[in-house]
Amino acid sequence: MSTDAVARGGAHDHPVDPARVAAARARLISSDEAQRLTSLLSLLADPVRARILYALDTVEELCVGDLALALGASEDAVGYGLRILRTAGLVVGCRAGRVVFYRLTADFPQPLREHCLRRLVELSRTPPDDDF
Amino acid sequence: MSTDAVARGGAHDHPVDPARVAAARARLISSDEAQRLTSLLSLLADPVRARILYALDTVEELCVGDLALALGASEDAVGYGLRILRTAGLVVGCRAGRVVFYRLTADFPQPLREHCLRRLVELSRTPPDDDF
DNA sequence: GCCATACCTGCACGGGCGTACGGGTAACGT
DNA sequence: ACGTTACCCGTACGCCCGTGCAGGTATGGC
Repeated sequence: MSTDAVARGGAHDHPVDPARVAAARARLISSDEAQRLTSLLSLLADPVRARILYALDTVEELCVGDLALALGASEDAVGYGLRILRTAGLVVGCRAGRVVFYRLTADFPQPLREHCLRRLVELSRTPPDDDF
Repeated sequence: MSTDAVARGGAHDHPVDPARVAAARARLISSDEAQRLTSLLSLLADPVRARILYALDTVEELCVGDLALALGASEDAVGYGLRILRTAGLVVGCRAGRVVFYRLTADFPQPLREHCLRRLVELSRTPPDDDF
């Protein structure tokens, strides 16, 4: 009861392992940083968007209709996905006549491309057998 | 009209760039693979869960109350986050008296730990200035 | 000029996710 | 034994997200 409770009456003001708590606190990312990170990861955490990015990473450039065709998804879904990614600044579309070719932005976060798009895909190929 | 339409009447059955479409199709990950991948990424795409995993990666072991304390989050939120992660098989909790110490699973996907937890955090520290 | 195409926008609907709350169980202290 | 502590579970609520439909704009072909 010395420190005020965090929520729900009172968490427990006697840390069980104060050393670890302090250590975790010292090296932990802040809520803001976590917010930014997760909002970025959320962009990848959708089947359509993930496949869009993956496709654009492999073939450089693709227009909306062809993208929908390659993905086997509705043009609406792809259009929406592209809008999100475009708003986030991960892809850009340049108009060529009446078609719009999309590609990854020049300043696409390299770690994201390298680690998530290319490496993590391996995880999808070998089921992580989370549940047993 | 050769190929049947995907949705909404007819996307466009004249691919603008058939070569790229074929290439993308050949190397693209399937919907199922994407599903598995994104459901995994979704686990990271939440501030509480991301910070939980990050904390457990750094200090090895932590009980629920201390975790909530270190994160400055409500015990409910942490408890829910842990449940999700536990169900997914990313963390395990071993009971010691009336406290439950959580840690990352032994078979925690290494790419995930290495690339997302450790490398991607750098992205959160340097704002990706998506929008300009 | 006219019509079809390629894409975008706005709106409405359904579903799933995260949080807060109440209540429950097992363990420790006295 | 009794009360407290630490955690878990189930429920209810609110919110955001993704999809589909309808309509709009601009470009290219005839």
